[in-house]
Amino acid sequence: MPTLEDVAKKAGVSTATVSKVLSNTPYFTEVTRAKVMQAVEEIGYVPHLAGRALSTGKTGIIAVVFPYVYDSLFTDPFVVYMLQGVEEESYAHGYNLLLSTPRLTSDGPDQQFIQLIHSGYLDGVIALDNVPLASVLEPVHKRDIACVAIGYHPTQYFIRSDDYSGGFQIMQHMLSSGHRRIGIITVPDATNFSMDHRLSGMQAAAEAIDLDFAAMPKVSGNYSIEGGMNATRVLLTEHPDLTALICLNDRMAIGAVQQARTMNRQLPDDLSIVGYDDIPTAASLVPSLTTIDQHAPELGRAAVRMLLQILDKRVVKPLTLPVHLVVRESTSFPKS
Amino acid sequence: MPTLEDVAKKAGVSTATVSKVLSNTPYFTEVTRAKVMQAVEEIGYVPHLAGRALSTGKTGIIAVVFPYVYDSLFTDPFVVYMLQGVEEESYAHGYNLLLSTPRLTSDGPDQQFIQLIHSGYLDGVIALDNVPLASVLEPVHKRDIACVAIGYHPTQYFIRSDDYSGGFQIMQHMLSSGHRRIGIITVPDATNFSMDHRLSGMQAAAEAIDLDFAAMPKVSGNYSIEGGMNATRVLLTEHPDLTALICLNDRMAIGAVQQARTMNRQLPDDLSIVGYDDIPTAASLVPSLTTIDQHAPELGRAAVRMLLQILDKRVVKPLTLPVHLVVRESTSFPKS
DNA sequence: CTGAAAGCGCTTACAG
DNA sequence: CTGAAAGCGCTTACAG
Repeated sequence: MPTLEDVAKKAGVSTATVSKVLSNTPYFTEVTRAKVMQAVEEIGYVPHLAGRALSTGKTGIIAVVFPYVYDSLFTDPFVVYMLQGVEEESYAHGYNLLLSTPRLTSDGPDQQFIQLIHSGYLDGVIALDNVPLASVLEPVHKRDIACVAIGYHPTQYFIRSDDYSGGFQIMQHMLSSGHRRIGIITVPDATNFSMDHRLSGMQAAAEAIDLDFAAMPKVSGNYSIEGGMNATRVLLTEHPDLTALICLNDRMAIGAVQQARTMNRQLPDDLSIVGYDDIPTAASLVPSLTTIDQHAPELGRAAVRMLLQILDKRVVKPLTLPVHLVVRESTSFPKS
Repeated sequence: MPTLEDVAKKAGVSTATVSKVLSNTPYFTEVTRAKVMQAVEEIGYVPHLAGRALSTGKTGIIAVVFPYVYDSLFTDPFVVYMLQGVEEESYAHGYNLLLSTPRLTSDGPDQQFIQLIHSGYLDGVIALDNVPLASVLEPVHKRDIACVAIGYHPTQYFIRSDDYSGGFQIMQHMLSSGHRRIGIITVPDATNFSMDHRLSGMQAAAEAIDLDFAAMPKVSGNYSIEGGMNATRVLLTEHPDLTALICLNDRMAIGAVQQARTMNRQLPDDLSIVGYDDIPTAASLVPSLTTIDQHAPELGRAAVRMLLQILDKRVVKPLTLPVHLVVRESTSFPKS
């Protein structure tokens, strides 16, 4: 593998000159520049990043940190969708992406992650940090690495989705369509902060018209399609008069749609179902799913942009991104 | 950030000694070892990887390369599922994972990818290399980086899934169930080698009982759920007497199930539908999907194991992993 | 059993 | 406008 020195020899200049020409410093003769560039070309020189990293302290690597607790990265289309945004924006700025999936315990992330953070490999970190269990940020802050969290753990720089508003909008949509007997498919308590905010938003919308939110039947669907099916079976069995089901994510809503059909409900006439996230599948479900669009890729992109600004020493403010209700075929006025 | 030298000073030994103690070289007094370890502990020393990389040439980073052509990584649950296996096995061996998604053209991968390959950052590469357009491997081989391809491009080390057998099994399953009027939902020609092998397997199974494979109606579903819906509409409209639909992947099968229901077919009584991949959703679909289990995570894990063996200078042979038919509720004997 | 020193490939004040 | 030299943090023959 050719080095700077090889290029320097070939071009008949010093390594310092090559280095500076390559980093586009001004003050060089056209002649020198040309000589260097030609040598680079002929030799097929590409800078050795470890060498550069050692002298500059910059690696050009961003780590995306997705704690492994609930298999979120690989199981949740929403997370993958967000990762897509992270990838796009990093790629556009020439950064490489390291995928880190620390195993989380109540003591914090595992040793391997700690090592990575301290290794000097990373210019910055983008962390999904919504799990109450433990924050992935503690070691990151300790080492003082530039970091943007997507989530609710308290930290200086973060991107959040307006979960409260999303919850509010979706409940309001149901209520204004005339639904009053509404079941809610939730997640296990204290597993994800954003879910709590969605519930608060729903509660506010219900109470705005003096409805007792606490009285609405709720069953945990544990995030998954199967969980959504089970929760729906329970809800519709115990409360056959429900006219609407609100699910805290799209996957559970997909399960709800399937289960409701199995129980011979006409959708949306007998039962309206809404999800949350607007994962790609939501639109191609039959009936297509009314849901909250969190703009997952944009969350990822915004996080990268914020991180780059921090690395640039620019002034940065945390961001809460708006969400939008997407009305599709799975909801209507109650017919019964 | 503390360095080797800080540790050496604190322990009252040379940096060479610290380095060797840390890399577990024998021939050290218990006393020395203890002194060093204590200093490491107290200071909270973690090796700087760029420094180590520069002197050893090893970085501890593996790149997973998923060409971006058809958005495969982020759109295809099968690919994510495989990535999960790659991650597990890399993590287990202490390697970090770099996610590289080169943009592919017929000229080859983009410049940024080439740079990465030449950067000295990577100990090895695992590449998804099934796209006929161009191989991602050419620059990798040029730079002589250890590499395992998951796919059909010709290369020394590869992992393949036995697509031929999968195609054979699935067709045989349909035929032995008594189906003869079978429609096939394919993908656009020449977009993925493994699909060609599945089709060959199907053809062989059909011809084994003297059925004319070429005569079976085929429509491209373009990989997606929506594509599967459209293809199904076309097939069932033009050939209302079909009793079975074979889909080249699960996503299209999911679309097929939805569309068939929309067209008032009872599943599986009026129509049997099979997919391919056994993505996580396949089992929780209603009706649950008969499909070919490719053991996606195991493909990923096997690729990492093979890569580590290559890095270890061990003798390695390419591998074709078996697949298994998973019979679920979406198929039965033809009732009509 | 331990250490001095060179070297991995780059960049960056500093001097000229 | 260009170059000599030090230094980034580690490892590894080599010597003792």
